[in-house]
Amino acid sequence: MSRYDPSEIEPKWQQAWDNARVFEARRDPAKPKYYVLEMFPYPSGRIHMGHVRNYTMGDVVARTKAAQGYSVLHPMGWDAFGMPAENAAMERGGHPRDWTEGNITEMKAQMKPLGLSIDWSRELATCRPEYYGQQQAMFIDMMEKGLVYRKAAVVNWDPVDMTVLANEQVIDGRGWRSNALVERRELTQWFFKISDYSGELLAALDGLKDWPEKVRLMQANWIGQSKGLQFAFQTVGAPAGFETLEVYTTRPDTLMGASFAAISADHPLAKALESHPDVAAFTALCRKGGTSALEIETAEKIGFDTGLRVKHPLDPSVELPVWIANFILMDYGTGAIFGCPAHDARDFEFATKYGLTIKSVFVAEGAVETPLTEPYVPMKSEPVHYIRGFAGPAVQTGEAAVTAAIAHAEAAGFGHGVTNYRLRDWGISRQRYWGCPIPVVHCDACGVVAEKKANLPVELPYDVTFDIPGNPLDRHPTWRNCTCPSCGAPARRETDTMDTFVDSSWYFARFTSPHATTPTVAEDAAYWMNVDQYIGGIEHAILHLLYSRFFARAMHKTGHLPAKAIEPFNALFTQGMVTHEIYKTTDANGRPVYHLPEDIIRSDAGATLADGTVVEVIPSAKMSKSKKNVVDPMNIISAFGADTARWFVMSDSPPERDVEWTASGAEATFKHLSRVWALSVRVAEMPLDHQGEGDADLLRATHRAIAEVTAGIEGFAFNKAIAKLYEFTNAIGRASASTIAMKDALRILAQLMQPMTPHIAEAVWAAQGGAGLCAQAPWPKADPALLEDDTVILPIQINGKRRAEISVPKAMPASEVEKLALANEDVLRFLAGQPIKKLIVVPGRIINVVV
RNA sequence: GCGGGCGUGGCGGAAUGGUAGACGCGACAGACUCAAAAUCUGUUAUCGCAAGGUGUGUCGGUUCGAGUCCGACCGCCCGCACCA
Repeated sequence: MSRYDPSEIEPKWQQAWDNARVFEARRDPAKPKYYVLEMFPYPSGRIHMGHVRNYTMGDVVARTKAAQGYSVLHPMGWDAFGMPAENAAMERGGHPRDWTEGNITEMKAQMKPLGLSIDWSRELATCRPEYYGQQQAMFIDMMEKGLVYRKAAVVNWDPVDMTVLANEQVIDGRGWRSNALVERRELTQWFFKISDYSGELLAALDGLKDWPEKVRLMQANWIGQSKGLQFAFQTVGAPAGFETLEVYTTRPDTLMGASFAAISADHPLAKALESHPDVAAFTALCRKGGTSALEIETAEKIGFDTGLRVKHPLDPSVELPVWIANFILMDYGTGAIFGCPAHDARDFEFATKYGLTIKSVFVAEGAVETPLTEPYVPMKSEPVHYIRGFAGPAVQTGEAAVTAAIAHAEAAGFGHGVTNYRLRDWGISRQRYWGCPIPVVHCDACGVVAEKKANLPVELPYDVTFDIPGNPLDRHPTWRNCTCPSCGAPARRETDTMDTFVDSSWYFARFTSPHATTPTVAEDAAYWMNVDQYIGGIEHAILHLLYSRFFARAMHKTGHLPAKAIEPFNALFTQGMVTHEIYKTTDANGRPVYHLPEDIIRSDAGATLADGTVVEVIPSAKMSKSKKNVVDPMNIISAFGADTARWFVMSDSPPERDVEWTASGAEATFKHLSRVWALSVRVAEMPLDHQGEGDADLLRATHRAIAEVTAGIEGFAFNKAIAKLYEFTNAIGRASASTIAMKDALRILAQLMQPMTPHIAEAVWAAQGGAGLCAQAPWPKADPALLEDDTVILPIQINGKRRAEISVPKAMPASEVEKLALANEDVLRFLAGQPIKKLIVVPGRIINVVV
């Protein structure tokens, strides 16, 4: 044994784990199971530090649980469909499949050196027929259960990627991937009926105790439940079939303030009126409106008075005008509203612009009615005085008034309470090649027919080209032409493929039986589900996690998952990013120029380039190629080893927060591991019969370390666990104990380090005479008797300020402690004879004297 | 606008309502060296020679005791946003 050389020990121990097949997950009825999963990566071709941090966290959990006696499932796969593969094919030629498979090979080769405890025999890639064929089978099952439908819909069209985006994929009016301004188009699309589960997906959030509160809130807001009244206006002068107009409101208590009704430009009534050219022109104008955040925010409210009237439900002698307005959404509520300008900011703006009546329904308690210059919209929980109420007492909260108004409407028979959700159905059609084909066939005689399961998978044809924009499947005659599974006549395949979020909505279930010829296998799913600990980025707080929750329910309904798995992730942890400083200079034209970390010379004065140019240092930002602040894990592994990379990304910052990668931090980690190595070498060379007087102290330090490191890992406080490992290492280094005791302590140190730095742990374990593999050694248990010292040091406060301390036996009764404290000379000096008003003794913690 | 989170040394961060700053980085000093690197030892919130004082964004409150709990404010970050 000589110097710490990761390049020598890391491959060696990885080989040893492989040979012993340590990480293969096996169903073992004798053991409790534990399923650890990190969000699977997109095979971009390169791993980055974020991956290292994400997978190391999962690995720490997996290795700890395995040592604690669990049967652990810790798999890895590839979220392999999606646009980058097609973009690469378009830009560089080649084929998406070859590009993707090549990237998978490369990335796997980069992940292997990290020494993760992954069961690679379960590896899957969503782009392989073995996987997506099962997805198609489930799609057909979902069709049968009424969870899939087709409809013409106004969709978000990404003009750059030439595809449809889900609402969730439109961020600030731009495509989430292309960043192009999204347009509105009407297309026939495939949808999953996630809205059937709105209420359940919302209600079940309460049960997800081990999810971050933040994620639950984000999902709750996204589902967006509202309770209100739906009722019908009687229309006056409307075309046949529109004798009534259904509207929805969450503020039925303001009905007496109604001054107009408004419908969406996409409302059937608006379409019926389009025979009039002015109406047609106006609705066309509304539809043209962009969906970018900027446009929406600055969009002026525009309206068109149809000339129609509706009768007020509480007073048929009052008639309200019906307007078409651009701010009414067709796919929320009924696509029609009544406007109460006095108590709604949008309605106020609209009424002001078009000179409509503004009539108060309520005023603040004790106030009198005055003409409004702005809408009065108090919190619903605030009591107000109803001057034009029609249900409940004159003074009540908005909430109470809404409830009373709904009850009144139901009793009077003109409306009923309705719960609405913001969540829309999930549009999954994509006009792309590199995705899972939707397994249906269009037949002139039979219509839209599901492909026979026997004919699955509907495989993507390999012979396609990407020289023209659009979907290559559309122009592939031999693939597209097929026979109808129902009547056998010539028919055409559906050429839309599925949103890649479908692929990632069930991979966690597939890992339980990744090579089965059905989507899942009942016994495997029953044994391994649920995921006990899921780890990934906060950026998936809504989309991926909500879709997965829906899919788990759909899989249960179609018989592919047990009832217990409808909430598939028992615990969720969202980890922070790995960040790095950005080094910037400015070119002659004032444009920013970014520099690689290795080109920077840091000194006390700041940062410069090799030629002395002063560089601006922008602190801690997400690693990005364009900012040149990316640190390649492969460079770190070759310079310092995987253990250093793993240890560093887990140290310093709490795992949910961002961690800044610094060169000095990485070096410091390497130095620490080298010290552990040197310590192990030193102890290995000690004569076996060497005695020392520090054995008892070292044993105490050891058991404290076991308790604290275990608590740190189990509480997802890896940074604290690492801090305790530093302390423990220093304690061993300083100890003057017998060789036997030193070896014992080092073996425990190896075990406690093993989840973070598995390779050096194995080496130390072996050097100190550990039996078998450290990775398979049972996790050490702390002896409670060794965690407490016999004597404790108690600080003494006088009036809350620390003035002295005494050392007392732990078991000393409070009355004895009081006497000792009051006899302490520092205490006497500070008391200076003042009478004691109160004396507080918190056993084992503190003494406070109040004068 | 609505919802949520966070403010602690030069830096990352510790702290079941009980000694604020664990652990690490950086810095400084010393040892070793012809010298440097590496390594090792020590110091390192702040004012003060000391005794002691002051310190967790600001102001107030609860408490024997507040970084922690409560209220108001300031600042930063995140999510949603014409959802009736």
